[in-house]
Amino acid sequence: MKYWLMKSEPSELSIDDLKARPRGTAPWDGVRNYQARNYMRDDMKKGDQILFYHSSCPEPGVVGIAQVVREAYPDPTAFDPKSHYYDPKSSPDKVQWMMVDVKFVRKLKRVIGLQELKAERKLDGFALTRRGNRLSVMPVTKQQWDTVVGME
DNA sequence: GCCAACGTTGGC
DNA sequence: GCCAACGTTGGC
Repeated sequence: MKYWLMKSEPSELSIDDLKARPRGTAPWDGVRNYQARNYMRDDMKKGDQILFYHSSCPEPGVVGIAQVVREAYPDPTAFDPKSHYYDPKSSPDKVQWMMVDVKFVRKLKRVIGLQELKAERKLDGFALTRRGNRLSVMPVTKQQWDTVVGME
């Protein structure tokens, strides 16, 4: 089993939104970055654990835990001209973008803020806090996972 | 709204 | 293959 961190803007999909979905499950659509896609397509397996991170919001930080419940399949928003995530270079015949389904596990008792994560020495080298990192899907080591969850 | 940092595009 | 221009991300 692997560990991941996934970023979501709470105005798009917050941890509470995820919890409120039927079965607490949502497709992780809209990823349009090759590296993030490759992680989802090649490495994410059912049961993998996810740190759910809120970005572009008043209090950026890790807010909860989710897990992978369906492995990679084509992201239909790429084929939909009306979608904000439409990609004309993609088609059902030539799938470019894939997504996984994630399921709510639990909320953390509090938000582990970005500043706190940056200040934690045990998280030196953490992909999230590396300068200029913009990946929305990134791997987390077991040690990093334990450290973050341990800060709850 | 600003800006740093990065990815992508396209001319050559 | 290089690199400038442009678009996006995301914190502040």
